[in-house]
Amino acid sequence: MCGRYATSRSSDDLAAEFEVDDIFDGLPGPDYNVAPTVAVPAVFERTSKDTGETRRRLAPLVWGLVPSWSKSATGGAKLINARVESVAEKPSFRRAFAARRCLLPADGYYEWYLPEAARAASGRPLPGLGKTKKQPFFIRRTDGGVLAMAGLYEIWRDPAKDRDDETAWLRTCTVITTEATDAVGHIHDRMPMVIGEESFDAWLDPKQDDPAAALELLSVTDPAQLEAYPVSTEVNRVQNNGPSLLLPLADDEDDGDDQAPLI
DNA sequence: CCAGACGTTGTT
DNA sequence: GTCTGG
DNA sequence: CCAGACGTTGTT
DNA sequence: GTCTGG
Repeated sequence: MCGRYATSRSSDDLAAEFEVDDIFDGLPGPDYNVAPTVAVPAVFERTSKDTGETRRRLAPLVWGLVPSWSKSATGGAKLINARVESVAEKPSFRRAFAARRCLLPADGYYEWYLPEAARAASGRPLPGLGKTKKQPFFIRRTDGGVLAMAGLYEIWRDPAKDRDDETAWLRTCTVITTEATDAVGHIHDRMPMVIGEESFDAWLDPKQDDPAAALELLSVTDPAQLEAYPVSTEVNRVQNNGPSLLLPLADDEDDGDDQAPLI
């Protein structure tokens, strides 16, 4: 799945990478420990009612989708993932899937695994965490490129506030997950759905509102080439942040190789 | 008809 | 909002 | 996803 | 154990 990730690229870099037309206010700075409920940079398109022009935005969305019909904004924090197998039918997601698709740029994401399985997966000893404390891993593209995670967004209005009050509108998002490929399937059976550059336009086009076509696009998408390596449990606390969270965990055994092997 | 749900993940 | 269950 | 909290009483 | 907050 995807319950924590890193997104550290600058707004300018992301705008160039995703060929964005407009950069919005309120974008968060580099975040190496993105947790549900925080604002993340997102790429999506909106069509002007007046001119009919579609423009691509880089704008903040809050992670944890709140459907438009929700009675309150709290509780949406649970909807951080949507399964690709059912996203077109589930009441919480189908409307967004048809009309409000987005891309969530990430450096990579974190995955926690029980120590025994983590040792088996990484094929090496790992620091003693006991039997129950999980070992975090960071998973990224093997080519070091931006991970364009497929997402959906919703706009929820606080009924207690006026329509022209900007704070009345809450824009939230969720990450679509799919079956993990072999490379990272050892770590976890789910992973985020990743969109290739060649499919950005079709995925983001809000005029393309046929769910079957969006599903077809995902089914022909090549699975991303990913690699995973263990990192420090520092990432467990959402208060901890910074590039050091991405550092490969040093090998427990002193065999002269202090770079952790990738798996 | 009204009431109530509407999601994902983990898994000793 | 829209569907399912009673 | 993990960390941290987890409560009651009064009541025009 | 289960929910909320980040």
